[in-house]
Amino acid sequence: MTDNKPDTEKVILEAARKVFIKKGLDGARMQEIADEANINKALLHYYFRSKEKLFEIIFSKEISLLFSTISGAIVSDEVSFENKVRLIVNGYINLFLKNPFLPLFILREISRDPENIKSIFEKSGVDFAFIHQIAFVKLAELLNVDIDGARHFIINLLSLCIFPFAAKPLIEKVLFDGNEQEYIRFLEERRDQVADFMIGAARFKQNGGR
Amino acid sequence: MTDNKPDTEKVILEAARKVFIKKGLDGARMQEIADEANINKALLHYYFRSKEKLFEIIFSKEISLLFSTISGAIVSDEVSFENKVRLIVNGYINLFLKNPFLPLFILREISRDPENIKSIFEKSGVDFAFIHQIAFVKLAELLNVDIDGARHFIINLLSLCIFPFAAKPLIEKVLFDGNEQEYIRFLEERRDQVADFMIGAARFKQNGGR
DNA sequence: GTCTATACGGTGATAGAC
DNA sequence: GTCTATCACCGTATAGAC
Repeated sequence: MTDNKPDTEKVILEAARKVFIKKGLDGARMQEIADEANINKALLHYYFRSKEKLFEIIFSKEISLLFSTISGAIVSDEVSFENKVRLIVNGYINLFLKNPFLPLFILREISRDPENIKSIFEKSGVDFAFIHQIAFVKLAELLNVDIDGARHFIINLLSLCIFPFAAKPLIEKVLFDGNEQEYIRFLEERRDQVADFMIGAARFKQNGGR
Repeated sequence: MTDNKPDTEKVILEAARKVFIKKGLDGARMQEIADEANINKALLHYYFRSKEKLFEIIFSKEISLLFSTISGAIVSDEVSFENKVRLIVNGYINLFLKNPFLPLFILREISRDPENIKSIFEKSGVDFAFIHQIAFVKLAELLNVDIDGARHFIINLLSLCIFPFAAKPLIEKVLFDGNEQEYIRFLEERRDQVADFMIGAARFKQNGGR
């Protein structure tokens, strides 16, 4: 009763997610996904016509996951600016601690086919206009800076959360002598580090610098 | 006389660099490299036995380029801490403005084969022990922080320089409405932005925060 | 729905003429 | 050194039995 009803479709989707996120569209093999799901290649095509179709389902889901984290936090009223920042940072770092390959996956695949961003976003239910106009303008107001200032802020915030995971193998090797546990410990500690850093920078700016 | 002596080997290397950096090892096609170099596939194999051999040459060269930028700046005496930071930030952002696909290329390929980092580094002439011990300890001294503090600092610095290029297509679309010129203008302005940001943060820390 | 067997196209690599 | 032609393999996708 515990291992019953395997629900092939879900098993395939989980296997595909795992393989695609780690290897990307180009690097992934249908055979590997089939093995991961303990089925054969033919079944993959039975459920999801083609490799690309399967990929798009995974990709748009993950995109949607990423954007809900940030837009939800920015818009939520009744939350102080400081706590918004902590919400976003914690949300992302927690998410990436669970899915270390996710950041690079998104960056890699968007770069592979940049033209498709808009259509992928629509498929994921991410509201483009909303992000660009509502959430973003709101951020600028909160920070009391111009549009470029808000851009710098959000890019800085994302950089500090995402890059340490996108470069995980490199940083782990160079700065942590290959010790993964040490790096994970460091990344957990980093949640507060980054939030403090960004909040401090915002205050610094609002006080006119220096 | 101006277009003479094409020097096939160099032409191939330039073409391979262009294609590999944009598409990665998995995404690149030997045919595409041949087309880019205006020769045929057979000649690629004549000069460089295999796709992987050709790739490794390109990859290790780019790795070496990246590390020389940072380690050179950190070690150079007679340069104030503040100017070291500006050297690094300017070095990287200038490099990436010229090679926008370079950051993602490095991240992607290291993630594809993390075990190879050490051997690639040796091939590139990057001195591993040097980075880890000399340059890094020196940084901690300069900042007057512990080892984790130095790690955060260097990771923050790299994040702010590298991520905006690794995520270029996404940021360009979402925050700049697809206008590449606007984003490039923003990135040029960002050289001082990032340097000021990091220097400010270091001072803030040294003054005990708050 | 799930399997095995196979078709089909593309890609890295080689053979051999010039 | 450079080319054309071709091989050998691998990966996606389909056919067809059960």
